[in-house]
Amino acid sequence: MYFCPMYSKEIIKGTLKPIILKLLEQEGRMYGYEITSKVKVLTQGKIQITEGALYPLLHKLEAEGIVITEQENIGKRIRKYYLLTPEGKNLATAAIDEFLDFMVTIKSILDPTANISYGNAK
Amino acid sequence: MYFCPMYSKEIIKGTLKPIILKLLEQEGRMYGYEITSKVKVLTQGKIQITEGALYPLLHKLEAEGIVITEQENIGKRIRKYYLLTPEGKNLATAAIDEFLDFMVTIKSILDPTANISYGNAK
DNA sequence: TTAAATACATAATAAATTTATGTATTTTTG
DNA sequence: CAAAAATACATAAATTTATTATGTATTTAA
Repeated sequence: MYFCPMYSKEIIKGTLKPIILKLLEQEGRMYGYEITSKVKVLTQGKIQITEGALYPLLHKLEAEGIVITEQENIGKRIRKYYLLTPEGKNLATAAIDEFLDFMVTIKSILDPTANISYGNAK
Repeated sequence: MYFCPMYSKEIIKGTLKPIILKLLEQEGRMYGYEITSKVKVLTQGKIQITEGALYPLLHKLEAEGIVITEQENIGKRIRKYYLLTPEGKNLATAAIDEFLDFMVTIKSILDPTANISYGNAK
């Protein structure tokens, strides 16, 4: 039985992993370059994933069985799609939920107006 | 003139700094152990700052002129209070704002329901 | 035809944090 | 009252995560 001791460290650190997991969950499959450009567009350039961070992480996720890959040849170029495994889907859901929860917690510290309650409701 | 290129790396990583700056801004002055226990209470134990992360960061902030210290003797024990300098106050405001903004951005990716708009309002 | 974009990858370095360890005082509890 | 837990600081080693730099090669746009 799991009794909420504390957020895991990786989630407090690093937003890259939850972002990737979310996008893969949503899009079905994506290739590396597509992830960086999608995030760039979604965030209006505010978040630009570097290749040095992305590719090693994708490889790690693959080694851990969280994603599998499908290679496709686009002309003479190789494109490597990443897909969540069934296990990866579970992990993705959990990781995203945990991160959203974490943000509520952080926000309650950084932005107390977000939590104003009226009356005696708690 | 500053034209939004991208979030700084430190803020994407590490929530510790914004948390500390926020608490100091709010409380006026705090000592290390007080910060850890306050965060623990505020987050119902979900965030537990380790001393190995806290003290080196506080020392760094002091070296950078973001905080100054006041020592007090409690019995035979020393208690070291940290206070924001005027420069530190500016930095605190900026860092907290940036972090809150960052969370909106991340949330728009991780939780698309948070951004549903009706009609053509932007 | 040249620059920019697409598409992958890895190595060296830097930064942030965890884990472990250390010292010492004060308070609580059995 | 003795032992455990809490208070209060600190640092060093190891780990994790990400940046920066570099490399290769193809395709598209200027």
